[in-house]
Amino acid sequence: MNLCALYGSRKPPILPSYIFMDHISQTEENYLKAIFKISEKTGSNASTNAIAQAMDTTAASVTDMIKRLSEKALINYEKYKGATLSDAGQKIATSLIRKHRLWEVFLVEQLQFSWDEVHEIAEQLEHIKSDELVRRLDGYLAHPKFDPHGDPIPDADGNFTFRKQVLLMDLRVGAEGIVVGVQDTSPQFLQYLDQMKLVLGVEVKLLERFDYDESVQIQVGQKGQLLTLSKKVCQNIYIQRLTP
Amino acid sequence: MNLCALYGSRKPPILPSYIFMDHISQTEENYLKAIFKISEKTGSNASTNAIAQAMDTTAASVTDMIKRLSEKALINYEKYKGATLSDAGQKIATSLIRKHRLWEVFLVEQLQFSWDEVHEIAEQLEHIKSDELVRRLDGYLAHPKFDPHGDPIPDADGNFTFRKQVLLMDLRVGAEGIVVGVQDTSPQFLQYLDQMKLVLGVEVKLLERFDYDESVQIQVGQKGQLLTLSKKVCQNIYIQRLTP
DNA sequence: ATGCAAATTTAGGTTTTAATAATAAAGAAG
DNA sequence: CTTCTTTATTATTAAAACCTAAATTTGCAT
Repeated sequence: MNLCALYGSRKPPILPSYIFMDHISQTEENYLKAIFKISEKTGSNASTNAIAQAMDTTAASVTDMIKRLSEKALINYEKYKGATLSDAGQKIATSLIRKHRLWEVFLVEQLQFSWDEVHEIAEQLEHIKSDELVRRLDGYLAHPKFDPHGDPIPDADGNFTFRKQVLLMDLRVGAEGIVVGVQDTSPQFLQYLDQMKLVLGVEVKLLERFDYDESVQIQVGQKGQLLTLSKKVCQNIYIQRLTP
Repeated sequence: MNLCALYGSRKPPILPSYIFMDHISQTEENYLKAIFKISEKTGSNASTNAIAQAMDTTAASVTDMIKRLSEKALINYEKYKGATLSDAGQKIATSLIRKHRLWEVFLVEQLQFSWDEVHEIAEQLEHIKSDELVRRLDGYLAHPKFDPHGDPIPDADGNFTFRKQVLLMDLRVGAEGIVVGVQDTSPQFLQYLDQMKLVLGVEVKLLERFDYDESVQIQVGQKGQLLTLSKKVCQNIYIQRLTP
């Protein structure tokens, strides 16, 4: 969320505002998504500060918005205790994530975008409102279960397919596995992976671990070349184990 | 634009607002599109009232917005004289129409929507900001020149492909032609046409004209069945002549 | 236990968009 | 050329989403 963030339209009270209680603005949607992600990551309530950081805004603005979301019963909120999503809020957040990831699949598989270019565009497309569109897009793409970064796409009811995956950092020496996802989705990191030919689906084997700086040496593919990866890189690549 | 119109986000002054002079909100975009369409239809300046009607808002709100668009040099405006688009405004308006119609082609041809369902969704999709996306979508759809309603899709520079077409009402008795477009794109009208099997590309021949109520009898297809159409219907169907 | 720093909320103000009501200008009709 | 109607403009108010600065609350450390 930067200076180029979208200014949107506001269509206001011809009728008294309580009629619009069920309308959710794009900004409100983005807050719900942020709260979802923070709760998911930390496993508990999303604090005001954490939300402010995620939304690139001030804590005061967040408190303001949190009150309105709470009035609309989209979140559960107690002063000074942070926020969690209500069932209604959860539904909206997972729907946004579903749309975001489906559009990413479309952009990469159909329009040939590379995986580091699609996030910003999907950030806009996720706000398009049409259940029928999402249903048809899902069918058009043959009901994908994972997006181009390996993240699971929730179904229409908000259920995620989980995959037992570990960080490359947590593999033992000698273990083999398949690259199935990334933790960091910044273009910088994704471009680095592309250069190293570490794309989704590729097989890797951990050859050696250097205690000095916690870097590791891996082999890419069956008879592929050797690579040395830093600790930071290993913390951001998800692997599905092939050996125990 | 009705009660369900989108409320959007506003991302404001980290930096002083004159930095954002080049940013155009969705509402501003919609105004530009409305002015374009009114100017196109009437052939002259778009009046405040005409814009208010098109945007489903009040004349006062329009005056307000017109001032801002004028300050941003997107329209030419003199008090009490209505508005016309500047070059910059024209560019934005045609870009919106281009995006709208490309997305309509995508929705109908790829996602199998019917032509009466796509307008509202395209109305949202046209605001997605990414030149690269538009370029790739255009290529993906094989550079279509007309949308599912037969309206021309402007190229990246805003140039329209024109087609010499006449209203069905203006055909002479005995004349033959192909249905290439519609004037009225309301779902009601499009569904009526679907029922009558009057889809784009179908061949029609005008058999008789009844002066009493200005209705006509036509033949659909080479050996197709006969139809009687009201004056109102004939005013809303575009035909490409096959006979002079 | 209490005292201080960090986190959070309140208070008061701005900007964008649009609504209402009241005023002013333009154009038509006598 | 004045009056009337239509059209357009100003003025004021409202709501959403944000800000800064000041006041609170919480939690942890001594």
